[in-house]
Amino acid sequence: MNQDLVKIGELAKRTQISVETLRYYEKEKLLQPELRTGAGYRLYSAADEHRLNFVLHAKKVGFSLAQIKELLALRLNKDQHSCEEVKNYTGAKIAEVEVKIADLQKMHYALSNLYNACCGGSEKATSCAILSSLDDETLFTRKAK
Amino acid sequence: MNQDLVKIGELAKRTQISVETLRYYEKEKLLQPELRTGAGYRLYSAADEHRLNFVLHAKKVGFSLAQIKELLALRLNKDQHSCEEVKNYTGAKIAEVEVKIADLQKMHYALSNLYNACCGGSEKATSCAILSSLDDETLFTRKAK
DNA sequence: TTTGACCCTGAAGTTTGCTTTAGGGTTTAT
DNA sequence: ATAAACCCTAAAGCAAACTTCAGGGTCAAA
Repeated sequence: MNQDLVKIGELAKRTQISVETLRYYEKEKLLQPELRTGAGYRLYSAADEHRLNFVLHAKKVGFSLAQIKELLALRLNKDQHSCEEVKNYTGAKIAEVEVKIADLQKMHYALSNLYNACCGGSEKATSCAILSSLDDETLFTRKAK
Repeated sequence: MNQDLVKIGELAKRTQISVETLRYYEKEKLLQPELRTGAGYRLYSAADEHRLNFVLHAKKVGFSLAQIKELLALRLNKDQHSCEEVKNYTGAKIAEVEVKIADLQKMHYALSNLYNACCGGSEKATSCAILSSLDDETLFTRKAK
């Protein structure tokens, strides 16, 4: 009957987050459920679930809920005022994402160095720290922006 | 004389964070200054600055201070007990970093779509939202882990 | 028809990561 | 030798992102 709407407990189980967090996200206007039953139960659609997944992934890579809300609001629409505004904001976010990717790649490199230097067993380990593998390459050196 | 030690204000200026945050990181054992002057002034070395940059970058990509402390503690050392432990932890962190990178690449793709769909001027914008560019590809769909 | 597994709201509490406040010492230029 | 620009500690305060609590409704199965 109801195409594929799920109650809050089911969505929570699917996305591995708590029911309380879902209600909190609603209060914070990050995720409004598609509709409510007569009794007031929240019903979420597949689109709601996609939106939630976007939120969770964005959060994992360091965006705040406020930033995520802005990202979710991003839409080109002739009815909405400035296409130019959207283009500027999007361009800035793309740059931000690129910096994050570069940082993660450096961290990946450093961790791989450490991983490979390790015998895996319990003897003869080369003494090595994550920071020395970083320092060697002068990675993560912040130039005044 | 003192090779290249700097006081807290100078390090703060270089790394664009506040003096108070630096003192807070010390209290949290994320960054102990190389030494102190007779008067108790903190003096930071170049290695301290590298360590700090690592902290700041890791923070930017979504690691908590507690996780960063663990990462900084990572070192292979024959004196320390389990090389195997380090290898396991490092392997897990590498996987985590790879997931973050993949997430960011999807976000980059979505933002680029939005950016390109935009005329940049003030008319004729194709109606488009960040979520639709994501949904189209069914990106960010969380499979129960 | 009642019991157990769900769902609701509103408000208070918690943790993390800082920032601010209060009250001082130290250094350096004038 | 004094004022401006720095530095110190300890403790309180704050915003973000949840979590817990208190007190109730709803619904399907036994």
